Amino acid sequence: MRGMDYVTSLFARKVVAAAGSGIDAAAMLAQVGIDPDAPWNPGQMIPAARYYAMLEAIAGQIDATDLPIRTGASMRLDEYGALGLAFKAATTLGASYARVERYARLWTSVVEYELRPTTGGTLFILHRAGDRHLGMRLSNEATLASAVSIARQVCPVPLSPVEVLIRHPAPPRVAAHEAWFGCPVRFGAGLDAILYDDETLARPNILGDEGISHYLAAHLDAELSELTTEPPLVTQARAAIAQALSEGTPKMAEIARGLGLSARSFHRRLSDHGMTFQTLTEETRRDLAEGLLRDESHSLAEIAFLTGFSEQSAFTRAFKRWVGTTPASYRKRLSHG
Amino acid sequence: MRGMDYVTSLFARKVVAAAGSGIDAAAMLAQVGIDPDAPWNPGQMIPAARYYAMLEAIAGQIDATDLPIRTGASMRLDEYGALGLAFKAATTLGASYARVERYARLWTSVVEYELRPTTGGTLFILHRAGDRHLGMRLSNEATLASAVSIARQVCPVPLSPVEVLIRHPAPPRVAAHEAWFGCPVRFGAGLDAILYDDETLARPNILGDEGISHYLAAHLDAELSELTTEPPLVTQARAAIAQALSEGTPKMAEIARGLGLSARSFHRRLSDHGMTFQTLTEETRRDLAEGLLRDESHSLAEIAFLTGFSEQSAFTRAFKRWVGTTPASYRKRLSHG
DNA sequence: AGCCTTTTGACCGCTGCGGCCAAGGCGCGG
DNA sequence: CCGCGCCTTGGCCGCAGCGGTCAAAAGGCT
Repeated sequence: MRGMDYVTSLFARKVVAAAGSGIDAAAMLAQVGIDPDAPWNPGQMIPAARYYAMLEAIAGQIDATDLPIRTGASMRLDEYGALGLAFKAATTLGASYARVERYARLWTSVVEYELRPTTGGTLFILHRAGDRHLGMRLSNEATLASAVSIARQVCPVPLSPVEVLIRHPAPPRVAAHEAWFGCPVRFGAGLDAILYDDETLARPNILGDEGISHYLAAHLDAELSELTTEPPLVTQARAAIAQALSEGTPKMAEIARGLGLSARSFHRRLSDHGMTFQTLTEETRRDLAEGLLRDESHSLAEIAFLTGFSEQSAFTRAFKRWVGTTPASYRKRLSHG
Repeated sequence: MRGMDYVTSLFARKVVAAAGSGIDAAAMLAQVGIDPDAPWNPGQMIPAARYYAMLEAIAGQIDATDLPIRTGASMRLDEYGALGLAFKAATTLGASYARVERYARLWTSVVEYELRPTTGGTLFILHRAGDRHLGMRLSNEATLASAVSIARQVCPVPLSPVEVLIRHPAPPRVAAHEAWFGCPVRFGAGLDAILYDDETLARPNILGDEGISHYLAAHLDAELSELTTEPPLVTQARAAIAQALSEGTPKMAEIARGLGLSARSFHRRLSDHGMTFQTLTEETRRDLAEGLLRDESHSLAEIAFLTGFSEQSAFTRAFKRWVGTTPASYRKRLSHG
């Protein structure tokens, strides 16, 4: 998933639910690769382009003006995994948003968030590159609404921003937007952002706790560090190894050649990063296995094959050591949240 | 630290602080291997026998009757690391104690805890093997007091047990015990335990949260699974490798022979566990490095040597990849909590 | 252009990994 | 007791990774 334009399937499911009975829900979910009858898989990612297309298809069937607001309103912190927990446990609302600013990149490369002090308070800015066609417009509105929705879940008193700024032109009606946000919503602004006054951001969260917050941040920092310190060459090698694993364990020389290096030079580069090719191969196998287990269309035998194990039993044993449970058990746990 | 009789240095520091000015604090801490002038190292473990001896030495200098109570009263949940966080985030007090029952073994092999339903409520039992000489008696009282102390930190209302049971005979005075626990304290009982009524154990904790609790439990479960599913042979191999690393990377055949196996059979055993010798060696190196970094008497150069790296720079690179920060930075972070 | 430093790539000894096969040990049934 | 089947063990070996060595190539600076 790294480096590719994916978003979490959570938004797709929520949008379809918020759209109500005016659309064919099953067809919409199938359009983005979600099995409508399967239990929800929290880790499933879907291509961003397909998500935008689905939003546009929904807008073609029903009046979607208020859809982003209803979608955002339905978001729950516990549906955001570790980031949601970190948001909840942060000591103040401002610290919560700082968590999003720092760690959202662990989940998606499509958007980035920024906290920016300004006159009258602090802006929580949503950066999303690309053309502002209808799908992305709806998606941006939903994202801003969800950012306020989760804030309301950690705040001990009713909460509204000072103002919401949206870059694209206004839809036909904005009454629902302003009613829900509880503040003016300015379309055609220079950026997509929520403006909070600093008193609001300094308010302690209901479940804020320094110890838990620190623990969660340490774990997220470790993941982030891996993402940001890894040389591009190593990342490319991971992708090449993952691609080659279905044909058995790739040889270092093959991977090196694919990257334009001799085996010895490739070896040196890995060593500079404190790593060996065998370790890289094993990590890649593990990551690939965990990812494939989230995608329920692959059988366990198929995953063993795709991860380059000559026997399913060897895959089971390795996976059990990595994660602590068997692949089947792990998948069962994923399905039931 | 695995499999050896160690306890956390936290208790030693707290006992010395609770003992007040009647003892030579620096000498007592030095007796168990704690540098009195260094910042506190939360991960430092000390031999249990030494801890008991220190308690007895303190009792030889001051009246230690109330010392366990004062020690227990000073314990803070945030000083218990991940277990303290899990205790705090559990949804009820009973679930908090269930966390201790399940995960305490990750920290020490000296004691075990058990929740046992009985008439009038549920017993939280402390199991500690060995002779009940004075050091252990004081330690048991302090442990029970701390178990109540941390419960009082998650409970929204004042909390007392129904009764406290202690196996060893009563000290000269028990008034401070009963005043502090807020219930009868029965010495000479059949076991060491706290009796709570079930209504108390069902009470929601102040910061109880299902999502956070589940996340913390999952992480602790992964650690526990590693501890409980690892074959003894693999554990022994780890110890042998750690021992041999200061002489450079040990060869598989040497380690195998030390365990009474041929290299091929040893290799098979590892494979049955889903592991290779190289992976085992690397994990051992990492564990050893992290442990040695907690012990401030070793320089970074020395740790690189003890973990079998031919150059400190190679150690730094590998450590950075493992943990996300340099060894020096990691140590600095440990010192400042 | 010359010089110095760094990087590259070929080579190679050592060791781990895993397949293969024969020998030995154990348990069970006749 | 003996024969048979199954499982474990250990030796052997081909392949590939790991890391040291050295000469050649590349890059940077004056």
